[in-house]
Amino acid sequence: MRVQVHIPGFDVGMTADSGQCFRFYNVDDNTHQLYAKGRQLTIISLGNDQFDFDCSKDAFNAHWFDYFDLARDYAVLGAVDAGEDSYVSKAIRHAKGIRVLKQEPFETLVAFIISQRKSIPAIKTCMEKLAVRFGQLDDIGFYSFPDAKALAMAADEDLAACGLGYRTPYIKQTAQMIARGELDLELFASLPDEELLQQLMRFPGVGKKVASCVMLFAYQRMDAFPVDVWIQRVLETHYPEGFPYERYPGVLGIIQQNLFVYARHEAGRK
DNA sequence: GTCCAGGGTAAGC
DNA sequence: GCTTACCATGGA
Repeated sequence: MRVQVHIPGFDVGMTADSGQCFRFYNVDDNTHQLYAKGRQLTIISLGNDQFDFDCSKDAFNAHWFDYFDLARDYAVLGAVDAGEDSYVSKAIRHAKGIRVLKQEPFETLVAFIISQRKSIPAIKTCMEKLAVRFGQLDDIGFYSFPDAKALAMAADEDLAACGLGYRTPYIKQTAQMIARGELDLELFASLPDEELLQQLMRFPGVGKKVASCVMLFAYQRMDAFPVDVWIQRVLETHYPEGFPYERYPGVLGIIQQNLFVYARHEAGRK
């Protein structure tokens, strides 16, 4: 089954490669494969903002509409008044086409606990190894990402074999807290931003940066502004007097993502 | 071989 | 409150 969708300005490849998700692959220039929400999706970019999703209309409405944040008009970014803020303007222009995904909270939490002091390719390797070792294999040969129970009862050596290094106990304990019902990621969705931040930081290995990434990439908190080494560099180099956060309410997180991709692009890292 | 990666923690002030 | 040493691994 296939669904053809019109998504203005959407760039699948740039989104897949933007460092917010880690099981979204380039097959060729116009074909991308995504593994998320316990299923596989192939997207073909047809040109003229048309996209072919290999799923049913029901599946599209139930899963992928929200996942790709399709209710939001990203054209508003082009109309953002950046004033004298030329670096943000350039970042928005360059990273046009990226959408901020609404990913699964548990998978996103695990991914960004792993992300500390790791490169994006290394994170992808870890996530794939976790899926193959602890996920469920479906009839078309694809592994889902494991749930909290599966990781909670995993042996430390099996987790470590996925390349987690010193983060192994972070992942194990986080999975156990969730499997036990000590903290409920579903309930987190109703919390206001500041409270959500505090709750996420109760997990071991989660500080402000990782929590901000989970807020932005799983809970659609568009004012979250994760500061990693790249954003830190941008702030030091281009905003020595301070970043004008108040100028971008409601789209701050999207702008952060654009800055991240643009800064890496400028440095020759795609 | 060297350097760095979407940082967090605990110990020390 | 604020610095600092240390953390395990893989990709470039």
